Parts: sequence; structure tokens; C-alpha cells
Amino acid sequence: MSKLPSLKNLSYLLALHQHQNFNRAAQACNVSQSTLSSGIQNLEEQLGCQLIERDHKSFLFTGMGEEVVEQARRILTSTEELLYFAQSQGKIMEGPLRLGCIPTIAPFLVGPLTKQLQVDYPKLQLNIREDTTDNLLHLLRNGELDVLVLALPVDLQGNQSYVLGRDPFKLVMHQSMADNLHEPVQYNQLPDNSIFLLEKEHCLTGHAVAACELADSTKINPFTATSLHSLVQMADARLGATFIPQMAIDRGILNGTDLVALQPTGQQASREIGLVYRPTTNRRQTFRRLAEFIAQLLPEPLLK
Amino acid sequence: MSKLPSLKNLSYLLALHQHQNFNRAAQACNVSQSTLSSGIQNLEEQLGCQLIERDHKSFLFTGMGEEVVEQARRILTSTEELLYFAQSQGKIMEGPLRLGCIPTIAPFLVGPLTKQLQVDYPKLQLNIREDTTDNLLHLLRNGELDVLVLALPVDLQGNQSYVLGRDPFKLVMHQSMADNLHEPVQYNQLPDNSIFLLEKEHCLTGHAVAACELADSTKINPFTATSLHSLVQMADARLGATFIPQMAIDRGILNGTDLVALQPTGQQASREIGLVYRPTTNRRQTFRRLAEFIAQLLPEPLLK
DNA sequence: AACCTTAATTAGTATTTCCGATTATAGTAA
DNA sequence: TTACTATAATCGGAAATACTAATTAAGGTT
Repeated sequence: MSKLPSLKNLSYLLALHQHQNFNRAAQACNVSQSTLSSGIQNLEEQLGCQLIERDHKSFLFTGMGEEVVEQARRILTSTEELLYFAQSQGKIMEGPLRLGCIPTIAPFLVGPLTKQLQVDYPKLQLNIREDTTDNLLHLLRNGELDVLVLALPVDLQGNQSYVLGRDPFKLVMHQSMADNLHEPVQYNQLPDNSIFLLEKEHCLTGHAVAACELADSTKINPFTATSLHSLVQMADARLGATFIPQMAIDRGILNGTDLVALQPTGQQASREIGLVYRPTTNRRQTFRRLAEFIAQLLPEPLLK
Repeated sequence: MSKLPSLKNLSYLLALHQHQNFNRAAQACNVSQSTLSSGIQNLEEQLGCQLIERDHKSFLFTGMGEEVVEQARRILTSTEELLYFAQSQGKIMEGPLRLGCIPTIAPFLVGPLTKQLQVDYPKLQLNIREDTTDNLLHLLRNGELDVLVLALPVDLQGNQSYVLGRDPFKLVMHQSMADNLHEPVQYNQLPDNSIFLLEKEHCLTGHAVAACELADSTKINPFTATSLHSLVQMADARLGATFIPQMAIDRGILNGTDLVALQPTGQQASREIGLVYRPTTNRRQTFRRLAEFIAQLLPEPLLK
């Protein structure tokens, strides 16, 4: 059996991949350029394959090199987690925690969450990143985030999750449009192009359409918004109706508008909120506790 | 940020855990006892916590030590996989492949599988281990196996799977017992205690009962068998009926008996066969190919 | 042509890792 | 008691390795 590559050399490779430059990568690793250079060569020899194509002046990662980078990242992440785990034994709610959250949840969750965490677990340093589901999953895989709050169902790509609770959808429109409607609202009572949704990058769009059984796409206006706040503005301007999650309404997104929230059609007109983490994590206890904590902040908690 | 523990020291810890003796562990690692001893101490210092309790003459892993062993195993497995992956680039169907299979599948799959693999991929060294679902999943987690063939559904414990196909259940009994029955067989036509099953360790028992909708447990004889071949013997001795998967029948398990195979009740009276692998694997291509390959050997392939 | 940037190479130095021998301790046999 | 065995820790020196600074080589820029 050949010798295993060293973590050090793997980290050199990662740095090189990140900086795409030997000198800057070496600086980032606090070693000289020659050290990093020979480290990479060493690695190539041990692995028995070329990782970067050299071109005298510049270089390019080979396909193989990219693959190795991916896997090396996972290995280093696991090792860092092991180190962190051992060093902070017994203190599951202390230290840094990097949480990712989608834009249709974050603005309505982060406030109460950080506030309450500060009280219950003052030593927990919560670091929040807001991004789309796809990007967050990518950051989770790469070890740049520890845990995500997503709307389910979604392809977890091998990750694991706790279901935290449900967040009902409401059909929101100007009160002048709601007079002759009764709940649950049948969509055929609405004019064509009268329902506004978010850009397709937001999973809320798909979830709302599915959960509220909005089969008739002629009702959907092709113009898309980039945030729930925009949607609210548009509805308040009497452009049409839209779906808004209960969480956002509870946090007062409709305050100061003339909008009303009606019950839409749909057996279970709601989305599920879940906490997602790597299957290889060693912080399940932390995530479990956090899950119970967040669940209590949701309109319909399912956990504990 | 503190320095990462070295893979070497982690492997020393694993060896010590396995052999529970410094000298033997050191031998297994091809290093001296002093090297291993100081390696472990080094590790404890880096991780900032005690991994083993020393007792002058002997020692004991602490709870923390056991945890670290678990995680170290994963890290080392990943690294070995990375090494193997790089060294055998492009040759997805070559080299060693350690496959685990449950006892109610193995005897009927392994023969044709190895025979056909030998023809199509002669450089693949298939290594087969037969054990219960639980044990196989444990070995998969520990990196002692690469891939499993299991009957689904089963708690995959964070692993991933390809569904290969279905394997129908047949109700097997002596032909003299089958005369006044018609298919699909209603179980109330059978006497109490007349259905024999395997020990509960075998997932086949649960799968058969569920798939064949055998709700009335008074029909089940409390005496359990340890293999399908025993069940066949018992049925042939006119002790009662039993469920046998089609795979086994196709491979001639009923040859030389006076047994008949009848269609049992049940919407879909069959079990699913799946190929299970770690979510962190880098051999998906290999497993995919293998999955397609095995699927073709099943009674009802679902793949490709 | 002179100069800058880039990565590889080289040779010498510093650090780390490893081993063999020894020590310390406890259990066991004479 | 007194050897004897087995265990893990410790220590000093040797071997392996990792690292650096300086240099080289080659392409791009002024």
C-alpha cells in the first residue's frame, strides 16, 4: 500500500486552487513559494497522476486535479471538524456556527433567532449567510458553512436534515380586490396574469405553486420579483395577488399596507422548513438543539 | 487556528484501538512502540483532550477517544479512497472491490455475478462478504466494505443507493397442500401456524410479511429457520408453507423437491434490491456500472 | 533591450520523526 | 522475598523531511 498524501500537501493544493497563483497561495499558507511548489509535485508523485498542467508561465488544473481538490476539501473539512470537536468537547452551544439561510426565510427568522440565542446561549457566535438553495448547498459541501435553514422538499444531495415545522402560504392582495372572494380562494375567480411570483431561483415559487395547487399557469404574471418585499409592494399597488409565507406576515411584512391575507386552495398550503447538515458531521447534538430552538420560532413547529 | 492532527497519528490511534496494545499496534503500523506512544501523546496534545486513560500497566479509551476514533476512521477512509481514486484514474472497473451482500441474496447472486464479471471486467477483483444488513452497514461506515447489495426499504443511515430491481415473493408449499388453493392465495385458507419464516435478523422476514400483506400473525409458526434452504427443507417435509424470493427459485432452490410456488396476496408482493454506498464515495461511476450490471441478473430489473 | 512576473530548481538549514535503549510499574512464578 | 515477564513512558541521537533564500528559465511588458 502506497503512502497516504499528507494533509499539509492537500491544503497546499487547495490554496493553489483558490488563489490560482503559487506565490499568493504560498503566502496564504505561510510558506515559501518553493515549499508549496515542491509540495504539489510531491502530491502528484504520491497520487501517481498529473494534477496541474504547467505552461512555463502559467498553469491549469487538470480534470483529475479538480476532482482531487473536491475530495481534499472534504478531507480537510472533516479533519478541521475533528479538531474543533475535540477542542470544544462538551460545549455544544459555544463557539462559531456558520449558518446559511434562504432569502425568503432569513429576514423573518434571523432577528428573533439571534436575539433569543443571545439570551439562551450567549457564547454561541452565529454567523449567517443568505443565499439561494443551490449556492448554500454548495457552500455546505465545501465546508464553508456548517448548517442550513432551507424550505423543503429539495434535493439534499446526500445531506441530512431535521424537519423543523411548517410555514403556511397566504394569498395576499389589496383589500379592494378581496371583497367578492371567499376562502379558500378558487383561482378561477382571479383574472389572468394576476398572480405575481418571485424569480425562479427562489424555491418559494415552486413550493407555493405546488402546495397551493395552482395548476392554471395562465393566472401567473410572467413578470417576476426579486424579494418578498417587492411582491408586497406590487400587491399593494393593486397590480395583482401573490403568495406570502405566514412567517413573513407574522413579522409584519404587511404592516402599513392595505393588503389582506386569504387562505389559498390546497390540501396543505404550506412549505416545510428544515435544518440541513452534512451526513459526516460531528455536531449533531448542536444541530439538534438548534433545530428545536428554531422550530419554536416557526408558525407551526413540528419538532419537540 | 491550531495545527491539524496528522493522518499518521490518527492511524496510530486507530491501530491502538483495534489491537488494544501498544506493541502489537506499533507492529501493525511498522513503527516502534515508542513512536506510536509519542504519536498518541502528540495527538492528545494537539486535540487538547485526553483520548486514553492510562493505568500504569494498561489503558482504556475515554468516551472522547472512542469518538475521535470514529471520526478518524472516516477521515482515513476518505484519504485512502482519494489515493486509490487518483492512482486508478480512468479504470473504473479494475482493481479490488469489496462488496457486502445479505444471506438471502448472496447465494443466488454471487455465482452468476462473479462468472459474468470475470468475462466483462476480468481485472475487477470482487471480494464478497455475506452478513446481516446491520453488520454490513457498519462495515460500510467503517470503510471495510465499498458497496452493499441489500433488500430495501431499510434505514440507510445516511448512505445512498441505486435501486436495481424487484424480486417477487412466492408462497412455496408442498404440492399436496396446494390442491384446493387458487391464486393469489388468501391466507385464511391456510391453517394456523402453517407459515414458516426466517429469524428476525433477516430483513426478508419483515419485507415478506409487509409485501405480501400477511396481517394475521396467527398463521405464522413461531419456529424460525436460519436460511432459505432450511425453509425449503421444512416445506418439503410438509411442515407448512413459506415465502421464497423469485431469485432463489430461478437459481433452482426448489429443484429435487415436491414444492410448488404460488402467487401470494399483496399489491406488489416483492422486495426491492438496492446497491448501497457511502455518500462521500468517489467511485460513483464504478457503482453505477456495477448497478446496471447486477440489475440485469435480477428477476425484474429497474435500472437502465 | 531592459524589466517584471511567474514557476521550477538547487543547496544548505531547520525541524520533525523515528528508533533503540532504558526506565518505571505491575503482575506472576519460583 | 526474589527473579522474570509484560507493559507503556522517556530520552538521546540518527535519519528523514520540510523549509527557505537565492537562482534560473521563460514569457510578457514597457
